[in-house]
Formats: sequence, C-alpha cells, structure tokens
Amino acid sequence: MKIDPTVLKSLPLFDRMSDRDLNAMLEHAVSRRVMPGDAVFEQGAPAKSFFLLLHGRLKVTQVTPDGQQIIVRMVHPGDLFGFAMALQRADYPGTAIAAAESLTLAWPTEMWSRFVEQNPRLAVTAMQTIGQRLEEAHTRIREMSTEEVERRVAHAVLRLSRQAGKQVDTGIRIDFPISRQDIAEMTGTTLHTVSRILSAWEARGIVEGGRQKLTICDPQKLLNLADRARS
Amino acid sequence: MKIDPTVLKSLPLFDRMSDRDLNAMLEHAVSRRVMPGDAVFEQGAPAKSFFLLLHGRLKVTQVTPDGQQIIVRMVHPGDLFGFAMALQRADYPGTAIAAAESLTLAWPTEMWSRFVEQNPRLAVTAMQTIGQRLEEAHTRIREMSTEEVERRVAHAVLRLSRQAGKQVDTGIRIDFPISRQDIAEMTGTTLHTVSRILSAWEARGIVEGGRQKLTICDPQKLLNLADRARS
DNA sequence: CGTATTCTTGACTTATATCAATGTCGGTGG
DNA sequence: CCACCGACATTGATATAAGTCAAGAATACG
Repeated sequence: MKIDPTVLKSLPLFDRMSDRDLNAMLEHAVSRRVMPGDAVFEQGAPAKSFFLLLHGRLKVTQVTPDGQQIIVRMVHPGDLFGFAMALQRADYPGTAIAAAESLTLAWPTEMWSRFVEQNPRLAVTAMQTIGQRLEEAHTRIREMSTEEVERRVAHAVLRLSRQAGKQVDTGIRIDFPISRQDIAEMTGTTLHTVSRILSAWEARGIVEGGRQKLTICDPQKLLNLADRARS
Repeated sequence: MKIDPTVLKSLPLFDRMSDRDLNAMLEHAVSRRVMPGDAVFEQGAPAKSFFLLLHGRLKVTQVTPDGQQIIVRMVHPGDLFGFAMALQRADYPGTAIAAAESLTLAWPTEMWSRFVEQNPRLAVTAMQTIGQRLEEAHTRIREMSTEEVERRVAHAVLRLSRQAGKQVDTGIRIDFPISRQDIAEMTGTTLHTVSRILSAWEARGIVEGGRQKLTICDPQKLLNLADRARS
C-alpha cells in the first residue's frame, strides 16, 4: 500500500502514534476508490473490515423493517467508520454509501483489538471518538424531541456547513451533492417539508438552492432561526 | 470502603479483571446512598468523578436552553455512568437523578485513564459499553424519525419491561416509580398524549396503570403494536 | 383532612404529512 | 446538437396526528 504516513499523522486519531506503529498499521491497510452511489459496506453484512475515510464524503444509512430510510450520520475525511466490532457485533448496523467520489482505507476487523492492545493510546482516542458520536446522537434526539421541523433543518444545515462548508462568492457552499431527500432523512421529516422550508429561506435571502446543491448566504439569520424559537 | 468484590465480579464490565486489580480499584471508590429526587451530579458541573450504579434506578436528563427536559437514558444496576472524560469533556453533559433509592460507587475522574492504561481489557469492555449506548441512541433516532407516537411509546415500555421488569401476579411490573411525564420525555411527546395512549391500552387489557406505576399485562399485544404498524 | 402532585379527559388548534400535479434540470443517446 | 428521459424539486390542496388549552378527578403525603 502506497499511502503517505504524513496524511494519517495529521489526523487527531493517529497523531500520538509512533512512526513504527503507524507503518505497521499501514502494512495491513487496503485502499479503495468509491464512486458516488456505491456502497462501502451494507447493513447486515459481516463486519470483515473497519475503515478510514481519506477523501470524499459518505452517508451512513439504516433502513427500517418497513423500508423507510434514515441517514444515521455523514462521514467526513479523517473519520473512522464501520467499526462494528467496537459495538460487539459481527455485522454492520448500517450501509455506507458514497455521496461524492471517495477514497477509503480498510483494515481487517481482527486487527482492531491487536492495534488497540498494542497501543492503549489509540484505545483512548478511539473511545473519545465514539463518545463524541454518542453526544452528537443525543443532540439529535434532543432536537427531535423539542424542536419543530424548521429549527431542526436549520441546525442540520449549519452542521453541514461547518463540516463540509466551502467558501464561494455567494456564501458557504455544502461541498458534496445533497438532495432535499437527504436533508429530510437527517432531520426526520419529508422531502416536501424540506423543500418548502428551503424555498421560504431562499425568498428571504438566507440560502440559495439548486439540484443537489445548497449554499448558505446568511449564516447569521440561520443561527437566529436555529437558536431562538419561532422567528 | 466496604464493598464486596464478588458483587463487582458478577458484572460483565469487570468479570475479566484480576482480584488484585479489582481490589486496587475498590480502594479508591466511594459509595453513596441517593434518595429519590436527589441528583448524583448536575448538567454542566465539573466532572470530578465517574460512577457505577450498584442498586436502584437513575434517570439521566438534559434540559434545553429554553427549559424543556428530556430523558437521555435510564441507568440500571451494574451500569457505568457519568464518564464524561471518555467524551473528552470536563463537565457532565446531563443530570443524573435517582428515580428510586439508589446506591452508587464513585471514583475520581483522574483514575480512569490510569485504570484503563493498566488494564487494556477494561478499555475494550468500556468501549463496547459506549458502543452499545450509541446503538441505542441510533435506535431511538430511527424510531423518532419513522414511527408515530403510539409505536414509540410501545417500544419504550417494552424496553423498560426488559430492563426493569418484575414479575407480579397481573403481569410484568416496571420496578421503579415512573410517571407519564417520564415516558413522554423518553419518547419525545407530551404527558397528555402518553396518558391517552395508556388509557386506551388499559381499556384493551394490555397494561394496568396507576400513579407512577405501570404493569404490562399482555406483552404480546404490545409487541404487535410496536412491530406491525397501525393495528 | 387538606394540600400538592399526578393523572385523565374533552374541546380546539396547528404543524406537518399525505396526496397529487407540474416543473426543471442535466445527462445520454440518436 | 438537440430531444428525450429520469431524477430531483416545487407547490397547492387536503387530511390528520398530536400538541395546546382548560378543567377536574384521583392518589399520595404530611
């Protein structure tokens, strides 16, 4: 595998790791390019590997028994994903699909406990990562319990702009293709409602929409919507 | 501290630990009795300790900036709780309140990393614990996104009966005082709606209510409500 | 007992889903 | 290069689940 170790070194997850350990890890890694719409792994499949996203953007989805889909989270460059073994289960709880062309690094599941036991520091860092994810999940539960749809969408869009925002001339552009349906699945609503909300915002000059595109023109107004109730 | 090590030994979290390590941990532990309504720690307070619940029942709550409360999770005997340090934060993200008289064991936060580094096995187990919690959170998000209130309440009640159910003559009784308001805060709805739902179920012989009481008489019917949509 | 929670129930309102068209974009192939 | 197709988006009309408002009743507790 020809992966530049300095790329990994820049990630908080690995920055405390020695060069020797890092190279040992890379020895076992397999990289793979994933095209938009392709799955890295599927819900329910045996968890043969765990992954690191080097470049691109993934969405992790789950489908309910009756066929409804939700987006569990977005995976951004530098994120570990698909470590089902940490959850003590043999299969992946969700499906990881590329939203944009992506580059992943994969390790065999068996290596996880070896790496962790050899390198307790990695264990601590990994735990903090899951902890953060748990906190994000609680935030989402809190929002879904207490906020009406418009505020939830405002929060979701603001998060996206922080995690995947790219400065362009008219504002901050979400840097990967995202549909109304996607936003609906992230906030627990329908694409119709999202469409109406974004249309209203566009009329007020807060955002600029488009087919699988979204640009935030006035982050301040969006923050107001998200924080104070009923504007 | 006079705590019987065999009690801890029976918990999955500690069963692989040597007697020596276990005793070393207990050396630093402080036990405390908590009366119903009392808080073990408060949201936003500095995370001085992490805890283990030996006996009783706690609810972990969060309040939103505008004063609405939600129940993040219930803590059952044997559960670790309040380990904010794993989330890499210095304060508690929620408040832990005793629902019934409880007995907790507390360690100073600083000890966590020491224990973990001395005992990698503990790290792995702890990570699995957080992982399970993450999965529970995702389940809740999925339910809140796709299910109507009655099914969510059904799922919540079934979970309670699994985690805190006690066989009594008329069915399975939730073994701690729980109000309609509590169930509402666990499912993202209002106490009115919960009350109506429980009344309807009582009329159908599925449950038996009461002030801060709840008994499941017909788990099968409840499962039907939870699984199949619109009965 | 009386006082304070907790619970129930009815009437009304509203946010949001659902149903149903129609419009628009962007890529593919003729 | 244009035309067409499929995916995505918009928007109106209507339905409805669940929230809000408002009393009252039941239960526990001091």
